[in-house]
Amino acid sequence: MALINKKEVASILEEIGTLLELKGENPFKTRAYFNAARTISGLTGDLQQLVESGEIGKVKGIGKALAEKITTLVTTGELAYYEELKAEFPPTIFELMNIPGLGPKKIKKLYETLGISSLIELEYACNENRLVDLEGFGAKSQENILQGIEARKKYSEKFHLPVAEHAATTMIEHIRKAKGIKRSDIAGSLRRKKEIIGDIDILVSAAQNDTPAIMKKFVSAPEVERVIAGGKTKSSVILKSGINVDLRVVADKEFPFALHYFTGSKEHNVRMRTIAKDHNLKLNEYGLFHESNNKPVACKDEKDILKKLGLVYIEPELREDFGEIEAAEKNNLPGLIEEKDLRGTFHCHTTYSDGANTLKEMADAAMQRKWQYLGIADHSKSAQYARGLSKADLKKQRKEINSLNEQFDSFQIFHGIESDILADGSLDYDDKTLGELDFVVASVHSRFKMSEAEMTRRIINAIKNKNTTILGHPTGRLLLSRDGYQVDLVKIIEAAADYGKAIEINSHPYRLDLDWRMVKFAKEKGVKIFINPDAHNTEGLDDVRFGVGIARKGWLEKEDVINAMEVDRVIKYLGLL
DNA sequence: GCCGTTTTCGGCCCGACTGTTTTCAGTCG
Repeated sequence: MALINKKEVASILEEIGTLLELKGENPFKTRAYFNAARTISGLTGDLQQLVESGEIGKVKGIGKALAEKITTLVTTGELAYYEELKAEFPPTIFELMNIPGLGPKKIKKLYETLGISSLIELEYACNENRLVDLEGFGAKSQENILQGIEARKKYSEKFHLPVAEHAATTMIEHIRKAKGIKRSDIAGSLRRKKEIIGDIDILVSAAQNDTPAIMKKFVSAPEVERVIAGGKTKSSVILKSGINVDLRVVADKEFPFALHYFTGSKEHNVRMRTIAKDHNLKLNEYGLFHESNNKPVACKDEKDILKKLGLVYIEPELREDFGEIEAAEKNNLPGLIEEKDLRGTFHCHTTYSDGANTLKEMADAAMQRKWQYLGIADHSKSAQYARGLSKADLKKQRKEINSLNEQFDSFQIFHGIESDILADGSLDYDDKTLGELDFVVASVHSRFKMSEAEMTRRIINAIKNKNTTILGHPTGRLLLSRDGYQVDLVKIIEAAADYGKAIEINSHPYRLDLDWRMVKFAKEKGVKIFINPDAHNTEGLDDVRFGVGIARKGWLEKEDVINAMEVDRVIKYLGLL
């Protein structure tokens, strides 16, 4: 049996889509491949099984041709069609897709007329002035391409949430000083609380004659490094931090439509427009119109728009075409958890291991946040790099926690550990030691390079351990720098469901692990979730808000999250009564 | 390429901006 997973199939389908674009194929055909790639990577079922049973052809968006290709890929690990397509272009040509302003048509032109197929070659050609006389190009586009290459060298194209959030709030506060702004909001992936952010979309409503001054305010903000586009309704800049920010100014009556449109996701919007068409309406960023006579349907906010389309309101975090539209049609959407629902949090570090603040300081910070409890889980003895705790340290820490708990009126510290999952899946203390703790977070911190099968077995072993309460950061990924270890998350989640164990959403903005796509699957399997900050200092406690965003993207309600429970219920859940 | 209780053929979301053009193609979201 060939070993090819969903991720690999999806990436091949996506590559085929790009190659077809380069060839100038029918755009709807290329879109079919991109859609299929998305569908496959979002599947929670076993791909091998779907292929073997032939069910793959019944998945929406996968017809006869794609089903055959996917089947070939999964069973043989190869696909002649893909190999033939790949052979038509040098592999480095994909680099060019990342330069702003260059799309498939222009790349094709560059390749066929100038033989350019890599970033190096492109940069060289620009410096030789060879794009100036090329049909469809010119001095200006050559200059823009050069700047695009520079920007790529200088910046990675995506940003962690705190960086994007800071840039967005700074910018929107700056713009709000302009005269005549009626409504303003951040849209795009930041509003949807995506785990990483590509660019920032800001939306403003104002009267037409106030617009030029607002645009001017925007492009002259102190953080702006370069203005990319400056139109009447849309401007685009790059900040010194490298983040791209777009500003749209619309009339106030258009604001809800524009907010909906620019919040996306793209896939969600495509579905919404199709639904509008089903109602003989046309939806765009300016309004909702009757197809027959172009008359507008007035809507005061987003909720109103959705109502007109026969849907209940869909929270921005859910707008990923991940089942939210079907659920909205049936009025079956979850009542999403909010940050204010949290009653405490777990998985926090102190000066006992590699944290910066003492037990007392962490507890005080938790109380300041009006929480009822805090779960301390310092590193375990195997984590020597992080001053992991010996059994004696654990005893000492227990004593201090008991003494602090006696002083508190209505606050409680839970004593736990973040115990390393060793290579064979065992935890790094004996059962007696672990059994005396209030809770155990089991995490992988070493031996990342195991095969998927081995790693999956290892983690399931840890889940089976009677002392394990929570599986910590299930994939170990570091966003924008390190992929997670190879692991079959579907099997992990099913094991957690079978053994009644919880999984954390590690809320550190570099982790956000469990991924929201899998959070939804975990919920469907009945697995309980902890929203944990993995805090190494008192400010780190605030990271739970990123975790709440991910929880919301994963359709979680208050009842799904243990640390949204009152302290009595948590005590019962942890079996401490 | 996919899809269909109006359809197995003819649709497939829609508009702004740029840079090239001299009325528009390509890119982007």
